[in-house]
Amino acid sequence: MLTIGQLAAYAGVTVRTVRHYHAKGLLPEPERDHSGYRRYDALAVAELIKIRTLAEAGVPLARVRELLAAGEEEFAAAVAEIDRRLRAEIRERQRHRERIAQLAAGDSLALPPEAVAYLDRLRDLGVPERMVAAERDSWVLIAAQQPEHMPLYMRIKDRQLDDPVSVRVYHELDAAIDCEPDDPSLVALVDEMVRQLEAISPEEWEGNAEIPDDLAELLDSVFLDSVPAAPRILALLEERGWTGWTKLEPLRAHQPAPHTARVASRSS
Amino acid sequence: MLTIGQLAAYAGVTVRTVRHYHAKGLLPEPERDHSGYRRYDALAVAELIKIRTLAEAGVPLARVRELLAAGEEEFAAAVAEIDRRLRAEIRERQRHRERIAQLAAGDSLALPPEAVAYLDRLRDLGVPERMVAAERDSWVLIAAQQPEHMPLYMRIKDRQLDDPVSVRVYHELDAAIDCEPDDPSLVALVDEMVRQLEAISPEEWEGNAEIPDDLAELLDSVFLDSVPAAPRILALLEERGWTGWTKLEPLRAHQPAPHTARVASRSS
DNA sequence: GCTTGACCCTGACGCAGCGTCAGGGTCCGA
DNA sequence: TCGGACCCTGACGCTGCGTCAGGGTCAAGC
Repeated sequence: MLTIGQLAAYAGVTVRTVRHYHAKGLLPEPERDHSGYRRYDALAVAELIKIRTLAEAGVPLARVRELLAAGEEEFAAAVAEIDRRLRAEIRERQRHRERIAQLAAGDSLALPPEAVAYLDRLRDLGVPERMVAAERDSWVLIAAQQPEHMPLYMRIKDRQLDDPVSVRVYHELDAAIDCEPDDPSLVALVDEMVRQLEAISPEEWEGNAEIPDDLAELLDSVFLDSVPAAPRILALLEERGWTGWTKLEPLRAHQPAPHTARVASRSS
Repeated sequence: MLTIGQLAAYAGVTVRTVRHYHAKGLLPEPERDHSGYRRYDALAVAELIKIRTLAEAGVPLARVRELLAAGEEEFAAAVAEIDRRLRAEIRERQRHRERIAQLAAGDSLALPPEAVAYLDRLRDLGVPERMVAAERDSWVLIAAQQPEHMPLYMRIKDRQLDDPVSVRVYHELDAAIDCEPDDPSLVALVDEMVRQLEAISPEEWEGNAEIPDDLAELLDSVFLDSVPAAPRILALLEERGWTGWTKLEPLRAHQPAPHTARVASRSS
């Protein structure tokens, strides 16, 4: 006959753990000796090891209790389920390894150097600081979610700046931030944007890694919340066959377009 | 500017989580607007994602706080450490997968069929139930720790029973359980045992998977605790050049022996 | 102007799976 | 008979949030 300490030692757990399992009804309370000590037989060791095997595999104790009482069939199904979970957890850790490796590799700043250079160039081109800050915030969000795509995005944006017309759009957008939704100058602004969009050749967008829809949605909502004229701008764009903002794309009905989405100049 | 809900959505966490990080000092409390709502900038998103990346990799929040304040060097060292832990956890899950697979494969009884058959044969040979029960308990412990070695152990034990002398030892051991330590019949018993041990050819033990030392130690201590004459028996065995009980082996000085340990007939 | 629903606020308790006292009693060897 | 290693119960502590409770706020629609 074993004491609780011996039982625990056999199974490689602490005495506290054994008592916890009694309290939770996982392991039946054994007989007591004349002075109230618990006394176990060898079968208790087998039971305890079985419980630990499940618990260490991450099965919640409440579930372990169910499984101990379950039939062979349910048990086998549960084991299959546990195995699935373990495999999923392994894959998860592997992803986490990659993620923290990226964390260490990046200088752990909010923006990669290309993005900083791009924002500096905006300032040099006379784009108002308010617009630059808005751009920065958007790119911070994108960089946080997709650091690996930033170099591509920045190459695209940088080339956009080679066209003086796009720079003018920034200034107009800046002015538009304070516009009432019915301001007539918005029409001219949107016309300009559309002209630019249509000038982009599909080849230029080859390999454009798409911004995920949910991210685009969030960025759009920031734009909508912070710029009073935003709904009007989007409406005018739709009239001209373009939908969305972060991820501007041609309306299908209007003009059959390449499948790739387009990264627009952004502001929030 | 973002509300707490938007911030949480960007980073893929709950609002509660963000507040928790404020309370724990992981994320600085931002400005409040006129009605007391928290207002965040985009940099907070980057910070929050960094925190989540670490937390999801299993870093305790208190440690995350340290790392956020740490220099590049310490951070890199910590990341290496985290990576080691993740790899260890992956290996751990792989072991757990094997363990639960065994759990499902075994009929989840305390003893495999070979062991049950062996115990039944003991009964058939007239070994007293008390001895059979003691044997069973020992094998339950061994089976719990080393299910994969049970077939081998049982083959060995089964062959032992082919020799009528070993059966007699069981009866004598049964009598010995109640003996006082100075009972003279113990001497004859031990002599018999030694004769048997020396009759075992080394080849018979080829591939004998060793019982781990700690398990043997525990089994020995059960024997010592439950049989008053145990210390005397062990002493007599040592006089004759054998040490241990669960894992009986020749004393080196006395007789240079094969390296393989020997599984003795056991009782507790 | 009023309601409705979706937000926001603080504070506090709940959960798993034990670790860790606290404040006792027990057992065993020297 | 003493000391140290066990055993007992009961209760609080820890992490990382989930989940009320009991409020205020804001925008939209009627």
